Amino acid sequence: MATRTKQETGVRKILNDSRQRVTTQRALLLDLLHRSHGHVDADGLYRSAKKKNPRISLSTVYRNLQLFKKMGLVDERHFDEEHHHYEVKSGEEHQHLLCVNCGKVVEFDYPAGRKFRQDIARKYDFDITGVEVHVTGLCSSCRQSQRNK
Amino acid sequence: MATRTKQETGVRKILNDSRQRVTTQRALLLDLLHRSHGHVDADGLYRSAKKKNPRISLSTVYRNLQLFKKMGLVDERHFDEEHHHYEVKSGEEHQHLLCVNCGKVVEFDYPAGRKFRQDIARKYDFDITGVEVHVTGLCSSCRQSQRNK
DNA sequence: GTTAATGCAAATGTTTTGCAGTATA
DNA sequence: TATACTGCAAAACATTTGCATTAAC
Repeated sequence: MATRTKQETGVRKILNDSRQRVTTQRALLLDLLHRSHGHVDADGLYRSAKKKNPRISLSTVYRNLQLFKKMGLVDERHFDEEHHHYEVKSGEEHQHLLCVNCGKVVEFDYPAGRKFRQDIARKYDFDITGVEVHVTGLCSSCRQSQRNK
Repeated sequence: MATRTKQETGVRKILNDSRQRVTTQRALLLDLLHRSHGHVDADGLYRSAKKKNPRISLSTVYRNLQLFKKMGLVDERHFDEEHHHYEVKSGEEHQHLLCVNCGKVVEFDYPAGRKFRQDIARKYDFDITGVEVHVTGLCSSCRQSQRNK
């Protein structure tokens, strides 16, 4: 008994519902992604995961990130040129503001986005699938610490 | 005679003016970048360069792209996750529209950009250094060929 | 003649893959 | 028990770097 009948919560449910095997590693990774609301890279996720499961391997992290991406659970972002960042998809469209000094990421919504999409679609005859706005700058605390030098 | 007095044109002048040595490879690369108005990656530039100078090496391409970037001549873009693209800086700020099917890149100007920058700067107390808008979609010809399948 | 740039090969860092062993369903 | 997932090590990929040689100034 208790194979599918038990009440399933959180990540187990998500995985079961899309008929993916619930391995300890996979469940852990998805859970960590949900907790770390924000933006993680593969190595950061790997390091957090190792604290709970020291035997987990980096390839497992990469393979599961690919899977989550394919399942539509996470988005892959390319903030800097070095490596990818992953973020759990939330309902609302939002954009990113990055501090070039400390790397802080601020999410902001972009209310004009709807109209902007329509304008571009009409003008260039494109079927728009996504808009990524990526603003860089210096945040206030970094500005202050630079002033005090 | 004729070291600096000869009339200098194009890339030679640009390099001389910023006191960078005018090597055959460097001049060729900068020239190719100017001709290929658009977006090149390091390997594409390397392949074009080899046609004119078969002995040129890929490290020379990378080193000079870094130099051009530092000189403010080119911008580095991250369209896809695989590799960087380089584009010769033009005066006007513009943004990019990419076809997810054929990879075509369309540049468009973004008249609301000025106001948008101000709004974000005020709201989040950031000193904005750059805005990258990156729209993806399906261009009209790809839409048509998909319809005809 | 000095100094900087080049070509080559080797190193780097991130991501992917082959394969034998292991855990899930 | 059949199949999918894991861990490990090795490969793949773009990019960088050390060093001896060569070219620019």
